[in-house]
Amino acid sequence: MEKLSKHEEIAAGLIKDILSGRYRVGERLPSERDLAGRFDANRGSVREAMKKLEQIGLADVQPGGARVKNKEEASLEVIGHLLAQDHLPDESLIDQILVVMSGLIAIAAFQVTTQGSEETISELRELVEPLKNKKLNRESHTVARLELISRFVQASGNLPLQIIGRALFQEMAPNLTKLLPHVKVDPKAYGPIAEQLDHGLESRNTDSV
Amino acid sequence: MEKLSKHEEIAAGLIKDILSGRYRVGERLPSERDLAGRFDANRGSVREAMKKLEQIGLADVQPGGARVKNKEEASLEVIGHLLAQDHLPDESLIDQILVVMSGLIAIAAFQVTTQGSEETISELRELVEPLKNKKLNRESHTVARLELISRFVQASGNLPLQIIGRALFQEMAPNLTKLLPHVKVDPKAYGPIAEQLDHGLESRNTDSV
DNA sequence: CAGTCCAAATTGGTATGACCAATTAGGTTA
DNA sequence: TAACCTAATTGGTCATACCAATTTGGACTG
Repeated sequence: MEKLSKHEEIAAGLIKDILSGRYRVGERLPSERDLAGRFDANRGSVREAMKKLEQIGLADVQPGGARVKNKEEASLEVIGHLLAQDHLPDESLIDQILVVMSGLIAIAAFQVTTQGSEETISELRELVEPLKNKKLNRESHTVARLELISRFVQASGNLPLQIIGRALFQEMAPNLTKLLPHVKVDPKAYGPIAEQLDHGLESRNTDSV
Repeated sequence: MEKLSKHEEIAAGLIKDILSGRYRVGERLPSERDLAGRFDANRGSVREAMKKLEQIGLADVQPGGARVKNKEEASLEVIGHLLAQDHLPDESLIDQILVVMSGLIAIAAFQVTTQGSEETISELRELVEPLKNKKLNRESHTVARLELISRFVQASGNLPLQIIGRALFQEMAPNLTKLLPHVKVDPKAYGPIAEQLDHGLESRNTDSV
């Protein structure tokens, strides 16, 4: 664990408290002066932490006080913090992430097959190759598949997609172990899919991809 | 235009400069003390602005100096700032956004049809109804479709999806006028699609949705 | 007793000025 | 020329103060 600067430490503490439900939505957070005392820090540092909370979208800070907002109004960064919690507030969260991931690769695949250069296509096909191997264990197979998805997204040339994909991966990366048990893909059954993907890329057939 | 607080003003200025290419990727930004002088502000205020830049992902600030990062490593919020620029750096950006949006509704539709309650389904079907009307003009038809997408995403119960959708809509909202000309959907041809969507929801047929 | 209104306390926003630690830059030396 | 060391620069934190907006609580009014 790398050393956290003061304001990062404060922000982390507040985020944890909020996501664990210690403060309810709409409720007022302690004042900056209170928090400064509680965290044994200067008010300026607390302010920087609050700035981060506001930017993440977890709090709405204005003269009179800072109020907790809905998770739905936050940014993707909350996903990472939620995953980092000891106790997942919503057990289906991981499945939700996986659904979104599969959707993202669908978009990326569409963009790549319709607009990708020959070069990127052949690069991606190389990544598909190892996935045809049915003897990979679940973990390495999943990791390889995630890597493939990531490359697809980056190769899509679609900035919003790249940003979203990058953010999601960044949030998931530190919590891969929690995520693996939810993956239901069977490496053995994936062979034909990889074949189809490979051929689809070769012939630029959007449907089969 | 609402009044901006000092740090918001500074952040807006810096973001504009960065996205317009005034500072190249990897280049060092002026020091906080310099910026304080340039914007006639206190260093604390500049610091809060830098905190925002860092959070958006446009800059990497550490002792020694703050450096500009790649747009691809930023957060979705840059999309809004890019759209707000007078001169779009990438003309295809809007089309990219639309592609992602269509992908999002596909995911949302999947989640809703497989896990949505009867109540949410019937609510959504009510929103589909007006889209069957072929006589709507392009603008109102597009707005209605966006509203439908938004509702689908919110009804999906998928937190990451809700966050992404919400963020995208938020960034697009102030720039709808720039976006409309890129929409290629013909209201006349959309009738059958709306019908299919309606029936698909009724019978919970994922494919037709 | 309920509702309104006003003043005081609270809270965020900004400003000065200062010191530390990490990084960078420049000159020095091998 | 390259390695090295020192001094200047820069971000990180702190203490303090004042202003403006909001909130709060009690007095006043119906």
